[in-house]
Amino acid sequence: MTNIGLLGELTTRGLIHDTTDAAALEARLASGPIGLYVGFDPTADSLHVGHLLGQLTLRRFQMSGHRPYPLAGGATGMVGDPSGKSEERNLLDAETLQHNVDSIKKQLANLLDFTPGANAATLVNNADWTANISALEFLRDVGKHITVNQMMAKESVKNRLNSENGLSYTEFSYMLLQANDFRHLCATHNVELQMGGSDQWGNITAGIDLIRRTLGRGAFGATWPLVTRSDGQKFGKTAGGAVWLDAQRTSPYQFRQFWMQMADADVVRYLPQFSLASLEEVRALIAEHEQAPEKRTAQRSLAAEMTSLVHGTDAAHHAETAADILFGADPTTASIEALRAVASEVPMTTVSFADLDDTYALLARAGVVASNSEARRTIQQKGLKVNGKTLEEGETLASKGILHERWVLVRKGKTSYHLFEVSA
RNA sequence: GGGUCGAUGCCCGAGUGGCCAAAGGGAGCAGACUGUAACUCUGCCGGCAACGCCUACGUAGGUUCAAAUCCUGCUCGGCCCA
Repeated sequence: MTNIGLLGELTTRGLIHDTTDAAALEARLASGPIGLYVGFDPTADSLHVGHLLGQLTLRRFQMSGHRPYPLAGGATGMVGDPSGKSEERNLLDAETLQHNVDSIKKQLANLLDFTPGANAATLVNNADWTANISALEFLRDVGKHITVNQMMAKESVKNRLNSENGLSYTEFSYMLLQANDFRHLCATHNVELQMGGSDQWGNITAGIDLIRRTLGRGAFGATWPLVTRSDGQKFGKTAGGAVWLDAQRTSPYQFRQFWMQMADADVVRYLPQFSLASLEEVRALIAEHEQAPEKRTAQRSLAAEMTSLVHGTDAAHHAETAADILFGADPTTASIEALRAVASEVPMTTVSFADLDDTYALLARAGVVASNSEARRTIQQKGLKVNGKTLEEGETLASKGILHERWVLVRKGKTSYHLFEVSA
């Protein structure tokens, strides 16, 4: 690993799309610890799997002895990055933004080591150094050093100028704010490298230019490629929406399922990109996967690792136990402990014995289906299993028995589960 | 401000007085196949106390036995003129 260097390893893993002077960056990384930052804008109160690559990249650098600076965009989030957006964004109000920043900070803290030491991670918020700058100061200190020509050259700006949607001055200025962040972190924390997704390239190089012009020193930038899916869909989106890192929004079980159900063609690309395991281990897993893709070894391994990282090993273990029961064994023979694990991972509704008689209404109320009509349809199509047995029309949810005198396990289709807990 | 064209179900998009809960496609759901996959095939895909009823074609009215379809006002959007 050391023989190809960190940058070489990242390249091999498919994590490098572009870098400024690769040889110089490699030399700098080899010569000693470096400070680097990755920004996360608080557009929602949780990060999603799309943000995971940035967090993991910081983690990789930290594991190699470098100093990571995850940045929450309390200031830039107020403006909105036009990169990759086809139209003007709606601005968030101040309270929402603050709430989002607070929530995201916790998630950013999850994957990195903050215990004091030579390469402890430092969480920063660009609102801290941006909120109180006056417009005039900003124009003199930042605006003066970046030409509009340069800003116009940016791909996302060009696209928006040519579209009917236009581009507001606010979003146009985003690049300046991000450039200023890089300069600030460089000046105050000696951060020399900024990384981001490939759509961040223009913003990153703007920062490097600003640093050279105002601080008289060099800095580095690197981007990772856009994570794509083999079927052309957007990464991180499932039928149910985005896959969030927040357990309230996406349960650890669902999170694990996201990785488990990944396409073969994708998992061999994602494994080196996401897994923190060594390249040797990753290669071995891929080889095994290609021998017998039906075993889902690669998916299983990646799912276990990502779920542990984001939700902790206990939650990951529970999610796995639950999945084993749901997808494997006959639920009627499952132990109380096993069902408890299922109960903690699958959506659950508490009901009375009487409720169980009104099948359609109960399924609709619990959100298993959208309406009574859909419940009826699903059952007619033999799409509903109760405790592992197909429910026929006219049968009640209680007709297949109550597991351990407590639970009724409902399965719609192949992968959607719901547990009813019967209270006496 | 004037003119003109448009607004249809989750999305795109036909329909231009009765045969319209509304063609077709996409998405989604279920079944067969399978590897908790892909592909393919089949069915479903507004709601309900369901061979019927109710709600729906931007919005509020009107004409008619009958309107998504015709008329009027309004709202929003495209284009053209000022």
